Amino acid sequence: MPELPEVEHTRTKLVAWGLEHATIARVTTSDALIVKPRTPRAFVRGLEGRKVARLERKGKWLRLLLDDDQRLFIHLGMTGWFEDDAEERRFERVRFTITKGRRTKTILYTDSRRWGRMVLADEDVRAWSTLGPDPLAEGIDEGRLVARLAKRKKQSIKEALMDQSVLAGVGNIQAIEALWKARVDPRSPAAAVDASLMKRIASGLRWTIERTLADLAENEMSGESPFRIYGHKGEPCPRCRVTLVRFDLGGRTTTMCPGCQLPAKV
DNA sequence: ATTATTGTTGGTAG
DNA sequence: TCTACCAACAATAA
Repeated sequence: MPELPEVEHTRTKLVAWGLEHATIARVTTSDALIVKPRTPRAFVRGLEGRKVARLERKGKWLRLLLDDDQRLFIHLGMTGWFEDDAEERRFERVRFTITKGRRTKTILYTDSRRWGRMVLADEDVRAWSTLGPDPLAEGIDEGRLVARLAKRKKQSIKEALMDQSVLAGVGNIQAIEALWKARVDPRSPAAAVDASLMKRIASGLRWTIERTLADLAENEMSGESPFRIYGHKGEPCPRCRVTLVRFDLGGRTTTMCPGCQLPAKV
């Protein structure tokens, strides 16, 4: 379930389970797609016995710094999820046993669709080092963003927000919710968004990220959808009551309110 | 059977 | 190097 808020929530969970400063005693996997090195045995061998020095997040990626200077990069793909001390799960792909002093804990990774990745490397992978600023950790510099998007005359503002090198961690849902909050038509050309509009979008992003995070802390995915318009096509806009519509934009389904989300003009 | 899915990457072309 | 576009990846749930 991974956009920035879900991944941040995952990091919080992993920290709460004591992964930081713990020793990875045992790793079990047979999944040669998710794991890299592709040979599960090599992956396991590289991890077992290592101590986790630090657990970081940037955008939708997690980075574990290990005591031998290797790094484990984790991306949850579309359906990746961590649980602790759980029984064998239907879509279980990787299982870690960690120890800290006398305490032992099991952390398992499930991923039905198998788009998640766990990459063990001795330096930063491209996907990590090309990430733009993280809106939650580093804040949003509206002026820099406007300048960055000035040449994107064909690309929509929504696609631009989802470009991980522009902002790290914004995905389909957070982009939809933020643009609704900012009252901006997601199809507006990125280059047409000026500083004052970008301010509204930035505050929309902060708003949806904080809300989603708070909902995760409270409900851990159960309960009803915390989203205001994502997944609500055909229902009235919570703000202006006009019926919400859904369409394809750059290959991703997009929900918007045709009543109160206005196009940015060049 | 059909449709939709909260993501990234690698290729091509300009 | 940057922008733009597209197909591919895998496997489910409704």
